[in-house]
Amino acid sequence: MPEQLVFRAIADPTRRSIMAMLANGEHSLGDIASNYEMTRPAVTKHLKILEQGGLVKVRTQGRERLHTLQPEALRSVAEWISFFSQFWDEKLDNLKRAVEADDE
Amino acid sequence: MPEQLVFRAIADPTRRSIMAMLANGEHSLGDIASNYEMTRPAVTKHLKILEQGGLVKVRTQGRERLHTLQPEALRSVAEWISFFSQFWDEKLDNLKRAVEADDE
DNA sequence: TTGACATGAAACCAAAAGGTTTCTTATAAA
DNA sequence: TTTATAAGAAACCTTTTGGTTTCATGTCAA
Repeated sequence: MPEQLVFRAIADPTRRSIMAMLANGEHSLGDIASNYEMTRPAVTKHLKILEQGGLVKVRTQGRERLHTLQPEALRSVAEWISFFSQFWDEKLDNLKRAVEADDE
Repeated sequence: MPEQLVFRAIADPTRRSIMAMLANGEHSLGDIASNYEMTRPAVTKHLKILEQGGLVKVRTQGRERLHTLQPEALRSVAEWISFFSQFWDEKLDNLKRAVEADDE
C-alpha cells in the first residue's frame, strides 16, 4: 500500500467529507451518495480511491455494499507530519513520540 | 488560506520531497532544481503551489530567490488527522491534545 | 559594457482527475 | 414471476495537473 495513495485519497474535499460521514459508522453507497449533489457513479469513484488508499473497507450484504472507515491508514500521514512538527514547535514533539510509541 | 490548498500541496511526491530538502534550510531555485530530473520551470510550478499552501516562503536576494519552509502550515492537516486518530487508537488522543493545547 | 547567470513568463501538450449518461446485472419484494 | 431497487461497468467529456520548450528580464562579474 504505497503511501502516495493515502495522500492522493485525502487530497479531495469530497473524499474527506465522506470520511467524516463514515466516522459515524457503516454506510451503503446510496446512503452516502444521497448526501451529495453529484451522481452515484461519481461517488463510487471516490469510494474506490479511498479504498485504494486503505481508508475505507467494503463488504457486500445482499444488494448493498457497506463501507466502513479504516482510519489507521492515516497513521503514515501522521508520521510524515510528525517529522516536520519538530520544526514548528518543540511542544508538539509529543505528537512524534505518541506516533512512534504506537509502533511497538 | 483555505485548508484545501495545503492538502493539494502535499499531495504530490515531488513537493513533499522538496519540503524535506527545505527542512535543512533555505535554498535557491537552481539549488532545488539540480536535485530533480525535471526542468527548472517545472520546479518553479511546484514551489508556487507550495507557496499557495503556505508551506514555503520566498525572499529575493540579488538575482536569486531563496525558499524557506513554513512547516506550521501543516498544523491544519494535523488537526484534521487528530479527529480521526481517536478512532484508530485511544492512546493517540495525545496527538489531539497536543495540537489543541498549542492553539492557546 | 558585455557577457554569463538566475529566474520569470507564456504557449503548448499529454495524461490524470472529476464528473456525466447509458446500459447491464443481481437481489429483494409484490 | 414480474417489478423495483442497489449497484457495477463502460464510454465519453471537460478541466486540472505536471511537464516541456522558447523567449524575455534583471543582476553580477570581467
